[in-house]
Amino acid sequence: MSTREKILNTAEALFAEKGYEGVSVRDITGKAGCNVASVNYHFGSKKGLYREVFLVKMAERSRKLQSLFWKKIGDSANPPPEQIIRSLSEAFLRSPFSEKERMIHHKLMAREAERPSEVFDEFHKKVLMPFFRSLFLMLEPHMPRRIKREQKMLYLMSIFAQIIHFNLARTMITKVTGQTYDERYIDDLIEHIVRFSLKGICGGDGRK
Amino acid sequence: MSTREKILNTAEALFAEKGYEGVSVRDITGKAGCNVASVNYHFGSKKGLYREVFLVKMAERSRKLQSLFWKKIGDSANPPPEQIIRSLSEAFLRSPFSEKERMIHHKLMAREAERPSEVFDEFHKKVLMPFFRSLFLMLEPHMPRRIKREQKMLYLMSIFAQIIHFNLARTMITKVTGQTYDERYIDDLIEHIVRFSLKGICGGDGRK
DNA sequence: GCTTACACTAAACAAACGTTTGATTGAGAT
DNA sequence: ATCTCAATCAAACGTTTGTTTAGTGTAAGC
Repeated sequence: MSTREKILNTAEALFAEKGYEGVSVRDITGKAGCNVASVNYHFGSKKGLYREVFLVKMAERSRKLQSLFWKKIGDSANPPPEQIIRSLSEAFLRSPFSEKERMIHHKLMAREAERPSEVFDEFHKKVLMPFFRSLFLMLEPHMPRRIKREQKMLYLMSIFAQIIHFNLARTMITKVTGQTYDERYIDDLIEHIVRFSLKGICGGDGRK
Repeated sequence: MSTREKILNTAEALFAEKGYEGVSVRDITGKAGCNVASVNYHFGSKKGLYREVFLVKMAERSRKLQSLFWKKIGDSANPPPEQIIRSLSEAFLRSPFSEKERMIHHKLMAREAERPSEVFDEFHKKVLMPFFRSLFLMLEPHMPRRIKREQKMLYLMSIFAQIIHFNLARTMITKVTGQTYDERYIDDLIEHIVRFSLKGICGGDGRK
């Protein structure tokens, strides 16, 4: 692996763990095993490194997540809502990355959702918004009819709220429920999100 | 207001906005209009200041929020689930603080939920856990019967996931839905959370 | 063999950081 | 009037910060 790549990987892990200001250039280069000046040589500045982390690594992973979702959906034109929610939960909670990498991804994303940097605007327009739009179009027919479009959007937000929360507040959930985040428990989480959200949207009991 | 209080208030606003490392002691004292040394004089260190912010201001507000919730619940021994969820949403999304103060509270809380500091453990045990426990006991009778206790806990987590998310990802939700966070929209949010969660838990349609 | 271009490094840079110091203030007690 | 004590201050402390500089090694082109 090149120095550039080593810096990129180390940086995104540290940024996710401690936030932008919580990490120094020396922390990164120290852990990556290279010189302090490498960051400025390859990325111009610390900010440039963060920008590269987000625009390259995050966007790349987002695209992978989204394409995995579409693969799970298959080629059916009108998938049932359960399949949509389940594919979404599975794609974002289980695959296709390592536990660690998934955590990095969601932490960085949550940081930006809460306090967007200059980078996030571009990312939001190009990557997130189109995905939201097509998700909404698929789910809308199954929602209560009489409510307004803006309120229907909230149903989609509620699903994402759970996915994000169950990915992020891991330490807290472990404390409250006493469960460890192993594969089996993640299956339970997915099953729960699907059932809860399906009932929430359609009013059915979430079972066949 | 005493210097001590001015520092405390300024500090919590800045910590919430930019995180612990994102704020310098000079930022705080500058905005509070006092000397740099005041922080170390009154709180021993920057860390001591953060600790005080969390253990005093946050705990105080949490207790206010919780007592507001119980006031909304009233003295009925077995409140209907709709009342529980609505009281919870209203307490945490609308009152009894200013928009700004509520934001501060939830941002700091989310930061700790994601990456707990040494302070959080105590806070969790004394303030959060007892509240969760009594909420769970009230909601449990209305949940599906056949599932395990740990899975039932997730229903409670899903409600909080939404409350936290709709408080935090404000900028993102504004971008996606195009709605501004005024009083009317917050009413819509509360109504949505109640209806979505009620159906999610009980399977009913969320209406009378 | 000389040049060019690139990846990398040790050392130094000014600025900002959290913290400490020593002096000054002003109100209350003796 | 003198002493006391907590509060506040300007100034300086030693580190750590992001960044720059000047130099080294190396492989390819001519």
